[in-house]
Amino acid sequence: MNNRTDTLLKLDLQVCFALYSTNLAMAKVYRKLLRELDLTYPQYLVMMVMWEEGADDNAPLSVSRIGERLFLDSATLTPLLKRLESAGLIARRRAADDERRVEVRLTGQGRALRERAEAIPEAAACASQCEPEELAALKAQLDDLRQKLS
Amino acid sequence: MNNRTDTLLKLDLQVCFALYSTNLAMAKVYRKLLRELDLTYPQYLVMMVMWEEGADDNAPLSVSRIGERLFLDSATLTPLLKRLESAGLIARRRAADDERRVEVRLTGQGRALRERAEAIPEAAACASQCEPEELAALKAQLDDLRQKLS
DNA sequence: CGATATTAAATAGCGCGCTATTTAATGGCA
DNA sequence: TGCCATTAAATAGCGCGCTATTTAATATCG
Repeated sequence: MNNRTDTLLKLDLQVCFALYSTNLAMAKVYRKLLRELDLTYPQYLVMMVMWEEGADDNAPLSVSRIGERLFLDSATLTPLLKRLESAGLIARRRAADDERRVEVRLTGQGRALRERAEAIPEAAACASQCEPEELAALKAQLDDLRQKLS
Repeated sequence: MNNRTDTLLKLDLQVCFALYSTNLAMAKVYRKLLRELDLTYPQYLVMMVMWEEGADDNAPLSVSRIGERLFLDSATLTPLLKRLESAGLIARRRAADDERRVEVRLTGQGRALRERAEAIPEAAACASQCEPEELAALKAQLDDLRQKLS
């Protein structure tokens, strides 16, 4: 094994661990911020998709559509969506035209939560103490890596 | 809210999600690679620390020392270490000089696993399809962000 | 010495995220 | 039409990772 390969291997390990532990650190920050909205980070992501796609009565989202956006499947989403439903933020109902699908809609309460949630990104950006350029570069590299990994 | 701030906020969200989803993608790759060692990724990290610190009979590690290295606490590590113990890879024992501490040591089997584990980083690097320079840059940015977050 | 504070690890309980499987509905094709 | 494959979501069960709490041992200080 030459030096270049050796360096690569060690480095790779460090990158994986850096990804793992930075993600945990980020989750910790968001947990604190999202506490006052009574949301977990994955629940917040689902709500972001709902808000972004305007999932009202006229344009409900299926479970798999949400899963496409977040790279998650029904085994993860079904229980999470049930929790959001019992919190009164969304409504779940089998589609009339295809009863295999479950349509997910925002409730009035779910739509209303958006305003309070708009304070979150600013607080998170503040916690990161990073310049926009740095965040942009990091995002680009992460997206590239994710794409290559899958 | 001006354009710069607006961009920052959106970007920040994207970075958090990129971190979250890339971490999941990475975990997926490692799950497949570690399957043949019967280890999960967090278990693999613990074993890496054990190997790296040469945690044999003369230099056992405490639970909190492992936690320092991995940014994890006893609530996460205790059950994980119990699983590694029942897999025969490590031994756990209360320290004689301070019975609050638990000393963790590699077993012969645990030491032996290292050889097979050495194939993992190369396979992971291959799966990432990234150049060393790219991985190095990514690691540096992740480490910087983690440090700023905590 | 004895009461109290501190420390290390363990425990209880919750919410992901996963694999593998199941249930139920729809589509396709002879 | 009837059979079979496919699809969407749900379920079961496991291993983190967390907060909050508990247990037990050690340290500190009057």
